[in-house]
Amino acid sequence: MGSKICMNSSCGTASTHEWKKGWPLRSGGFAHLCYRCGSAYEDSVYCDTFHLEESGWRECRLCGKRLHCGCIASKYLLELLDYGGVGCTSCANSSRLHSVRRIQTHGDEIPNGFSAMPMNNAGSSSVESKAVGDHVDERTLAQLCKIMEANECNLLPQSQRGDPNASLGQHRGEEAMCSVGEVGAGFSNSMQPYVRPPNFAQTDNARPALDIRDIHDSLSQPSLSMTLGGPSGNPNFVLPFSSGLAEGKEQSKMSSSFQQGQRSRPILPKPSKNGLATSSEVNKSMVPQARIARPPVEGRGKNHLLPRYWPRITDQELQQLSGDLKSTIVPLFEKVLSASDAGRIGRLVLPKACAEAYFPPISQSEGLPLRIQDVKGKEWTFQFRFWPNNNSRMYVLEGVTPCIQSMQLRAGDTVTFSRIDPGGKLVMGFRKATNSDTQEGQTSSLPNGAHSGETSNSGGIENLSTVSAYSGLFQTPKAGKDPLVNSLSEHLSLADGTISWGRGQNHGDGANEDPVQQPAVNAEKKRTRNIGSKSKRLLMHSEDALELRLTWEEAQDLLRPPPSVKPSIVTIEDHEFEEYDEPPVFGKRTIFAAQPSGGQEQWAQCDDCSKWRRLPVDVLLPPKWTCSDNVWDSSRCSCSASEEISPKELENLLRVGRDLKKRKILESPKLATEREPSGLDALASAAVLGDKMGDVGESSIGATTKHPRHRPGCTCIVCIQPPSGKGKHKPTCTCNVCMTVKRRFKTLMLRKKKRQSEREAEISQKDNNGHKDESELNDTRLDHSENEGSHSRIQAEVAETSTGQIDLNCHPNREDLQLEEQGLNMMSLVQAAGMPMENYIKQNGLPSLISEQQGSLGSHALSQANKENERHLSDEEFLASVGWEHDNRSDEGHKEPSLERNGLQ
DNA sequence: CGAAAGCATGGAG
DNA sequence: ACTCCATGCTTTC
Repeated sequence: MGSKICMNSSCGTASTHEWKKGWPLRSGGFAHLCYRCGSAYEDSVYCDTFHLEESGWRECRLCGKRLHCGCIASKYLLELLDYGGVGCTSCANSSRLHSVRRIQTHGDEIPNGFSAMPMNNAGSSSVESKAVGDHVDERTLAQLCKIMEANECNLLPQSQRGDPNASLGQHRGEEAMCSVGEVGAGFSNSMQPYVRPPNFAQTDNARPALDIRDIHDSLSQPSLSMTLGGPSGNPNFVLPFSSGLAEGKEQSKMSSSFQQGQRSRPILPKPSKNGLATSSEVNKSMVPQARIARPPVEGRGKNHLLPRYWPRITDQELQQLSGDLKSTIVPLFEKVLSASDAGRIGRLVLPKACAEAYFPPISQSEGLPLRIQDVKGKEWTFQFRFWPNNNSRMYVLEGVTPCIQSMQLRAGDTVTFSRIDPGGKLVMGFRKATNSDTQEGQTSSLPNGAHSGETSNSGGIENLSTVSAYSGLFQTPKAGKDPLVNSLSEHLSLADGTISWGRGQNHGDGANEDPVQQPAVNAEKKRTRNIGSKSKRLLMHSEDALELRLTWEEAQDLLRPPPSVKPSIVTIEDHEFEEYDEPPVFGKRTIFAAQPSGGQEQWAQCDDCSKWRRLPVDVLLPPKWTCSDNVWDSSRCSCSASEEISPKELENLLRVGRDLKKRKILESPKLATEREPSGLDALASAAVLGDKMGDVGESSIGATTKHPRHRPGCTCIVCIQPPSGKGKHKPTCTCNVCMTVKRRFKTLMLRKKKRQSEREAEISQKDNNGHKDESELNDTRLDHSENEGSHSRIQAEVAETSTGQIDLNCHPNREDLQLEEQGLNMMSLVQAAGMPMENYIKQNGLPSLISEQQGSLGSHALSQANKENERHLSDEEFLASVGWEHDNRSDEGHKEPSLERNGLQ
């Protein structure tokens, strides 16, 4: 049997439903009423052209073209032909359409009190009349009336049609007449909640609300209807049914891809009894489905909606819903809540095109009250209005705060607007932003027992929350069109770029000019645009994003240089790059700790028994590692062997990792919002870390995490340098480190010379500046014997070196701020290390510190200040800083251990 | 004075 | 150049 087709071009419903029995016909029998739009036919309208499967798929019997009934692209399959037939747009077959006749308007068939209603149908009949007679049982009558009323204005019995102006005010007369289903129906100026009349027949001045549940109570099968067009009884408001999707290549393309996508998508599990899948069901069996933005159904206006507002409900969610609701859910549009949308003002800015396409037309700025149900079935009344704006309009929904709060939505979450057909009732769903704090509550927040004890209004809506649940759970990072997901993806890639690879270099250059960092800032700015671009707007620096960043960074931590492969180090403009012929490999994460004897050791956890095993410091483990792989300790190469480390020691060991992560989280906002940490920041971090590490003695974590690939065995220029106090390089040493250092030194000297000559040239031109420059030259040499290492002193000195001038205000907007932070960090560093600043300065010397950091700790980005400072270092200082023999320093060779030591003392 | 309402502004596409 | 829209600012209540 073919499906039944409504040939009302504004409806086009195809289903397997039994249609409603209508009024008696003079020719005998009863009218057959489309269950959805109420269009009347003399006979059932069967169409054998298409086979309608239970699953909702529809297949052309001739060409095999398949579409889902709920698919808005069904227009491409089903075409209402002028002569009243239905054809497949693919093969143009229409021959098997049963010949039917829409009921003509015959005066004696129109029950008293009903007015004839012209249809825009291109079919055989031009005028449709929904008539009610004594022969029709009351229930059918009521449903019919509801359906008709819901779909077409002015179709109420005149005796029962109240004066809209009386309740809505004169200036809203237009809108008041534009009741389509629940849209605009029953509103009053005072925004009193709409009270559905208990009985249609008793209604005097209020219009009966279309109740989806009522309709479907009498329907034995789920609706598999297809919407092709909307009723057009009211010239001012045409429901945005799809009709005319054939226009435009873009939509055609979307349709095509949509079909393909459907074929390959996994089928969702059947929801549990109440129509909701439990979270475990969802988690277990739901395969993430691509969240494809649906081309919107067509509403008023010719403007295409921006894709960002396209509803992204998946087809299966839609299918599920349609089945659950026994009606057709028509996703209209969605919007990511901005800060102001979710704020206390309670105004939700509606995309103009969406508002004009899917909401009732309003001519007055005051607009009209709009009743929208939320996912919990609660009905809200918002004021739908607009503000004049630049010869245009700005549409808003006012009074949304309670609803937003009810749904626990925040900026960044998405609200969805859908329509339930038949009836055109607006429904507001939502989708939580991925990984938002309340994400876990998504499923649990779903109403339980959706159908129990609720009013009839709630049934379908609660199922709509299924959409939300699914939608939330279906969020995948690949949902490329989701702004937030995109933002996270961006974040991810940024983390990759700025943290990992940026840090991976031994020498950064100017934090403020970091070419990697800069795009990060831009992208960050761009990313936040979605929910606010101004400073006071809510930033999306959620902890989740930070967590993601860190997690990615941690992932970088697992990247190891390919085994037995030494990088070639290339220096490009003083930036040294490790180059590997092979990509890095993933390794098991281990913890490095210091042995009591002074050396280092590595600890790894067995993947099977979770015991920790001590390993040589220089081994790299595969991602999966068990005790049986412990070839280094025959006594502990089995999971049965006891753990070597005591619980207390283990706790200390693990705490290092926790502290590290904690510290990263604390650092991250600064990373994200300002810049990569300067050398001093990193130094401070190292000091803090070192303080923590004091619990377990010297750990290599501080020496390895700044550059994730610096692991024992790493042969980069940093790691091959000797640790503190050991193995100083002779001036004649020609090792890689020394050669690099010499090369750098040479470059620095050249720069210095050049700079000096430039300065001299300036001096010759500007006599007045001569003295200043001279003093600058002197001042920029830091006197290590000086015990004036106060905070301000440090700032001043660094500032001088950063700008080449004494004036601290020379770069008020940049360096000063930065330096102030550096100074603060220095303070925190010293405090954390429990070491007097003056001793600190005395022992290490600021220039040395700075230059050391640009070598490794501040490996990703060297601040401009540091860079400049480097230029002013004396030869001796520079040599000292990089580890050549120098009297008062014993740890210059390897920077990180040096820092560790500083921090730990 | 605070909240709400209405309008203006400016960034982004 | 234009439109959209997020949100700030001003006015009104």
